[in-house]
Amino acid sequence: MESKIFQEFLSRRGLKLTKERMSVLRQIFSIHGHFDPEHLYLSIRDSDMKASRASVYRTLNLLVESGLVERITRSDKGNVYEHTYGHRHHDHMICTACGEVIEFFSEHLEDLQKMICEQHQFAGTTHTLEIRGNCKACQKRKK
Amino acid sequence: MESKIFQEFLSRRGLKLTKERMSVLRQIFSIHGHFDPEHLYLSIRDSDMKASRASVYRTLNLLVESGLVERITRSDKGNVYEHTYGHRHHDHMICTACGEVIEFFSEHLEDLQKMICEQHQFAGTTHTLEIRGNCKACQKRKK
DNA sequence: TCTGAATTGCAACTCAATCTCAATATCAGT
DNA sequence: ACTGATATTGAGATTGAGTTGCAATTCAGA
Ligand SMILES: [Mn+2]
Ligand SMILES: [Mn+2]
Ligand SMILES: [Zn+2]
Ligand SMILES: [Zn+2]
Repeated sequence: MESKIFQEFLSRRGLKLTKERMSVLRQIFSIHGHFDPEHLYLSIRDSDMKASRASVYRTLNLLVESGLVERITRSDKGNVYEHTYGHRHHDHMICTACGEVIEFFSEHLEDLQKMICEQHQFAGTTHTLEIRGNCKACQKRKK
Repeated sequence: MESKIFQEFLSRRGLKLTKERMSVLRQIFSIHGHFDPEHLYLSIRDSDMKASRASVYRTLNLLVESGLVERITRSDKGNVYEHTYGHRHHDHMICTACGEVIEFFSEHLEDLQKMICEQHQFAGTTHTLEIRGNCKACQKRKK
């Protein structure tokens, strides 16, 4: 599972799976859904497995590099992440009125992107598709 | 053209098209391609049409709201923009090795996104699709 | 020309994220 | 178990893009 993968990723770079890194990994994979670094840090601080803010940020970057975690959004107010291991890839719709996030997946969309990459002889590895607009509830509320 | 549109956008909000705002608008539409706020500011400072850094940022936000300019990317090192008026909408592939940006457009992709929005009863207005990977040149260089 | 609202530039401020660095932990070789 | 080389940590300092407060200035309309 995820700690094994992280372990291997780290040793391949001459790094160690310390208890602080383990804390971050654990916490992230216990969270259902999206999270930001500050809340992640606070939830770790308030648990029994401690890690400093610096270590949380450092580990988060390592996890992104390892592919276990993805950065979903970068906003003025900071970044939002989610763990991807164990989840099917998906993209996001974000309501600019209430902030709601809708997750969606389309095989067709993925295939199409692959084709477009081929056309441009581009070796795509990851992508982020973010559709902004208004959710159903906010559409009604505006009328 | 663009100044007319901006003009109308501003007056609709009780704002004025001042010479500082005009400077920013002019400079942006004289740039071919992507730009960041700091370079925009510097190029304005070094031209004959002056505007402070604060005004540049403030105007940039107004231009985004008006739809004449889009924010393409938000990175650690700051945001990147491009003007959209006069250009067909397109998305971006970004080479994580050399930073090259490839612009592309697919009618099919756009249609598909519309369909997906409908399925989720989401009123999409804008989207950002960013495909990361390696450009042709960097693929060769790595071998 | 008078008046109120909008605008400007500067500097102070915000705040997520990174960095510095001394203390500490880890591990391989002896 | 001792030793040196390397990796890691946490606390606080620092960075830097972007925002904001505010006094002076511009502007449009009466
Ligand atoms: Mn998600
Ligand atoms: Mn572009
Ligand atoms: Zn909403
Ligand atoms: Zn490249």
